[in-house]
Amino acid sequence: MSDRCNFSHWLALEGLRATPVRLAVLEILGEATRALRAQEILDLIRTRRRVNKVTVYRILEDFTRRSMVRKLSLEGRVNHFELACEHHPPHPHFQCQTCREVQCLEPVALNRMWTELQGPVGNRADHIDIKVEGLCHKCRDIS
Amino acid sequence: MSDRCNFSHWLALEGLRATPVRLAVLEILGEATRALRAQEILDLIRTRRRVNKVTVYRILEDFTRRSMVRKLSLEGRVNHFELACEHHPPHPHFQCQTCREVQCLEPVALNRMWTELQGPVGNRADHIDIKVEGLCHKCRDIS
DNA sequence: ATTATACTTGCAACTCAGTTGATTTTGGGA
DNA sequence: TCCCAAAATCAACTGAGTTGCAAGTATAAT
Ligand SMILES: [Mn+2]
Ligand SMILES: [Mn+2]
Ligand SMILES: [Zn+2]
Ligand SMILES: [Zn+2]
Repeated sequence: MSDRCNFSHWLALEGLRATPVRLAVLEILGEATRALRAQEILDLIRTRRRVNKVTVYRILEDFTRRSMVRKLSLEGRVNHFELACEHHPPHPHFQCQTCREVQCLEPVALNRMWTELQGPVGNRADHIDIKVEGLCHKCRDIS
Repeated sequence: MSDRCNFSHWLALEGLRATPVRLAVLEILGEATRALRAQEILDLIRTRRRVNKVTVYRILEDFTRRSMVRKLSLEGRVNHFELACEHHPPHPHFQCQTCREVQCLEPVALNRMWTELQGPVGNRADHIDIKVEGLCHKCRDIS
């Protein structure tokens, strides 16, 4: 992830300038151990520099279109974002129904599920999203 | 689903009055062949009677808390709802990335994946949500 | 070096699904 | 019939995300 990815180089490959805000977004996502909401990313950037929320939303949208980050629709109306570099392959997520925290799980072999999950003949499946809901170990200890 | 479920009886079991709006929500979801957005449910009820959107949102929220319907966070900021009666077991969904239409897929055996999907030791997994994204057969024919 | 151009950021106003609190209506029981 | 809790309504609000446009900044052209 962050140690192994050269973000400036990655942006150049995508034909994007390595601006401070873009680099900050990638660095924050690279250091994160879980998917972050746009507001969290915004808050983290603002510990370093002044930035408008629209800029961050536009950068995240742009990165998502380019498949540089994945946008996760885990619940309700708030999206989560995570790095989609080569060192961060797609994986399932766990969300605690009590504290709403999101954990990244290990990638699992999905090939065997692929064909039976296409649905009606003619559908082309591009991506499988798996979300597990339950009670995380921390909340379990409390109750 | 709708033919086999007695909605008035179901509401009574939950200690809820069988009001026209509640029955309309259940009937509409029972007749639907895909998960519906709150706005779609609202529009369908309004072909029959006058109703306020808050009523529908509160009914859907209540039904979700009682596990009478499932709320799906398929994308962005709009939730989808589907009946969670005994004849409508949990199942994966397919969403077309072009037309955004949602299809319900057949339930698949998940027991095998259950344990490896719990994540860190101590987590308790209650539910697995699977969403497949891709291009539906209708959009595929067009392009 | 200066200008032109495209890219990037900022600002304000907006959208819209969903929520809140207060008020009014309804319907089954005393 | 009257009462009261449950249910529905209304207006106003929330907040994540979006839009249009102006202003700033880096890169390319002259
Ligand atoms: Mn993740
Ligand atoms: Mn479904
Ligand atoms: Zn938790
Ligand atoms: Zn389609």
